[in-house]
Amino acid sequence: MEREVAPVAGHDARPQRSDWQRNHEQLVAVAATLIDRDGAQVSLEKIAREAGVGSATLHRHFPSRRALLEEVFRAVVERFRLRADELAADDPRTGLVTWLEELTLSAADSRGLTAALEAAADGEPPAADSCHGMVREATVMLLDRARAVGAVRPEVSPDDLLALGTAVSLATEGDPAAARRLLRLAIDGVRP
Amino acid sequence: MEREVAPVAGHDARPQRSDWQRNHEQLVAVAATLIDRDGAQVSLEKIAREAGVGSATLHRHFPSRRALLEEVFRAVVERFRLRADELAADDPRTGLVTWLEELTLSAADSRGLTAALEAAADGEPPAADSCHGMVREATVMLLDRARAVGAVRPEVSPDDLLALGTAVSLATEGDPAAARRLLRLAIDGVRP
DNA sequence: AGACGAAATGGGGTCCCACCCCGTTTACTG
DNA sequence: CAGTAAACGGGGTGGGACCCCATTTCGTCT
Repeated sequence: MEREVAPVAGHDARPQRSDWQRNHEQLVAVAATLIDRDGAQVSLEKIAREAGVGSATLHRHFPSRRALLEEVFRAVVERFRLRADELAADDPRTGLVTWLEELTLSAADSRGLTAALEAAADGEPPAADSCHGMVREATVMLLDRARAVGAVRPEVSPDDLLALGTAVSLATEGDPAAARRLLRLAIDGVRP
Repeated sequence: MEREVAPVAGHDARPQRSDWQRNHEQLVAVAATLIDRDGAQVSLEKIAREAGVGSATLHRHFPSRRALLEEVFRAVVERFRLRADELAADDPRTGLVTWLEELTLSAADSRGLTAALEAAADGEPPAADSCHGMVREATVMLLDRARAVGAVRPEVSPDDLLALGTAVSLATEGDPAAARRLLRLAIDGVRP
């Protein structure tokens, strides 16, 4: 799964040097480990040190913390995309709710996924290959289905749902039970 | 309103020296200004510098950033407490909703209030004189009234509502329109 | 008024971090 | 097997949190 790494060239150009790829993978792997152990605000210096590269190299590979998070969580997000396809076979209503819940719980406990998904805040056109972009597409798909059977209010947008998930996971980081409770509350509404 | 400052002694002891009080007030005032201008993560050094005291003094007065935020927002929170009393005269349902909305909007745009209210996360027994404690009490009161007339689901707790407000304001900092939209969504629920 | 002791201060120190410069090393290419 | 562009990394800069301790200031007691 990691042996074969596509060149990922900007749009053509020549592929990166082998040491570049090695360091890149090493950095992502170490970052994943440390984020899991120490949270998403581990110092970048520490990641570089642990990966055995200079801090300059890390900064050259990832211009911002978020760029690194994006790569670290790409695999997770990819699995979510597949999960969305599974859920599309379910009842549209429970499919959407399950999707939102799994997404939110995952974000609330792997501190950092939330940040990776939050890219929207930077006003970028949600690139289809970014974490945010991928999740957004899946949400659009599931929401459309739920809407078609009248399972959600018509004025609810995909971005509303994502914002809701983000909000809940931000507020309940590290407490899955609270995350689940809060999300259900928001889905059901405060009023009876 | 600031001339007369109560000693605020721990429980007895002698009152603080005048220079202590002067610096304390100065620090809170400067912090309020800078937080308003630069957001709640202004460097504490900057606040100390601007206030004309050494950074050691700031740290002696406020052992943590949150301790400083607590004092900065105490006045705001006090006004909210009064507002709660006004809203208690309203229809219980709209009273509660208005309360939550005003609280959330305020938190979402004065970056920092949210953090001051978040004290709950530290598992402290919510002291009645902390920002969190005061707001919580008001919420309990308004929620009880709304519950009495069946305007909210019985399983919704005051802490649920506060968590909801916190979540929304965290996720929509600096964007009041988004905060309002998201909160309304959560109150009404995703389903029709 | 004057002096004494406790309270409070702040300059400077330590440690850590993000980010960058530039001389050196390394991998590919012909 | 050279030549060259790509990539590297040690070390520098600037800043922030938090702390130590010699010094100043305040309040009090005579």
